[in-house]
Amino acid sequence: MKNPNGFHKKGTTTPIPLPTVSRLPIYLRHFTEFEKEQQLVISSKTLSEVSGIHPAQVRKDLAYLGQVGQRGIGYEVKRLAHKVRDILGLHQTWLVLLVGTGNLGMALLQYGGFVKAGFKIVAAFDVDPSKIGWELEGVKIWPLLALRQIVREKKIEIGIVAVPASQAQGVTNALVDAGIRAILNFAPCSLTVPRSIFLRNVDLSLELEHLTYFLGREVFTRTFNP
Amino acid sequence: MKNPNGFHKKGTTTPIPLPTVSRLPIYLRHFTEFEKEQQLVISSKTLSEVSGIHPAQVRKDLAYLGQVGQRGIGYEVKRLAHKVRDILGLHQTWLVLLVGTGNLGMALLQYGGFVKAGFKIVAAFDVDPSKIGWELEGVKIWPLLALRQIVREKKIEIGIVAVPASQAQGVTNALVDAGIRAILNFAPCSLTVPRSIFLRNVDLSLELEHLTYFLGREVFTRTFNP
DNA sequence: TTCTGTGAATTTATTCACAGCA
DNA sequence: TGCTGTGAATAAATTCACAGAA
Repeated sequence: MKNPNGFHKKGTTTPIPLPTVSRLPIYLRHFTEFEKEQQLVISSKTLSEVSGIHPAQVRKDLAYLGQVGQRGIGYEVKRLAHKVRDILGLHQTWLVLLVGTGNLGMALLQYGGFVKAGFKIVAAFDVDPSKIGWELEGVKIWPLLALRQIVREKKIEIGIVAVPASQAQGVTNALVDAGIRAILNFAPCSLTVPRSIFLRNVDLSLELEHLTYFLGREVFTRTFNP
Repeated sequence: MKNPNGFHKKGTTTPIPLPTVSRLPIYLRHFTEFEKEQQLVISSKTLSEVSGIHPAQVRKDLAYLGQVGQRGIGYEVKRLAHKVRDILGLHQTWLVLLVGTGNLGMALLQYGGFVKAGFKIVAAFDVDPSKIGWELEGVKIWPLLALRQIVREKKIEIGIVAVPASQAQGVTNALVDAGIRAILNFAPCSLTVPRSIFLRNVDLSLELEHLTYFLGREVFTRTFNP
């Protein structure tokens, strides 16, 4: 099989297509809900109904995880959730640092969803000298100069960039230097990183701009979760 | 030509493929940067280099906007930016309301990117009685009961949901009832809306979960901006 | 020449449709 | 029977490759 995304290095497991990888966290959320409701087994049809993803798509996606369902029965929620966490690497707690403690940074610090998903923000950084040394949500604020040291000491692998666009590239370079492996960027700009760094952009106004395309014309609609 | 996304109603303009629509705001951001730098004309190659999108893809995307480039020359930045804003419906100011004034809501209220892109949050809503009547960033906080009235009075078309997952569906129903046409959902859950409502989900921990898939294996990487 | 616009080729993703197992 | 897993069919998106305009 040819590598469906451009990312697979030979000898290193699952060539799961990128769109499937994007859908796995969505499935996982529903599994968590089903687990809460004591629903032990679900079918691709049910999962399709709650997620809006075509049932054949659901089956194909889940089949990439191996033989995870039972013909005639369905998928055992618990087993499947475990498998998806396995694939997504969510059985460990990932240590995360945050650069920028403005409003967005604060919101991220207090955002419950990260903890629930197994992410832990263990350090925050800011340029504002008046903020340094303080603690927010039990997380200490450091100057940017401390980046390299803290990353090494705490073995942090993921960085969140929540600074103004004008500072984002500089901060990113510092993160890369400090040895961060993945970056989640909230600044509304494109960043340049070495090929070895995994970068994902979340742009809030971009999402709104996408919406207005459809508002601007008469269209039929459905949910997007790209 | 067959409709490439499922959204196009006959007799109502551009059947631009969905992936292209998602890339238009990215191009637009770069145009804005080029405008700032007094760069009058750009080529698909340049745009490709800054955006990471394949040059042929850039040309194909831009060609959906009509005849926007000049063979042998390139694209006139100003003209093209105008055209993209046209297509995305960004020449008007869109009125937006916010439900939930917790940390995320606050961050969104103060987020400069929206204003820059032509969005204006003109009302905020919360269930917490102690917050009602106060102003944040010049935006008054209303009780949820006032939703319908405010939406009609101010002719608001877009709603942002920034409440806990447990309340999100209820709030969404209220927004739909009140006559909102598009919803940007930040709650980590899937929402059900009528087909006539345009819904877009932004899930912060989902983004991180996507990242860890790649961190968990040895892969070559590049930027994602899905 | 340079660089767009675009058919054709290719790759990738989705959906169909059914064999096979409980 | 009900439902998964999966080849085959279809649809869509991307990339190639080149004609044609400046």
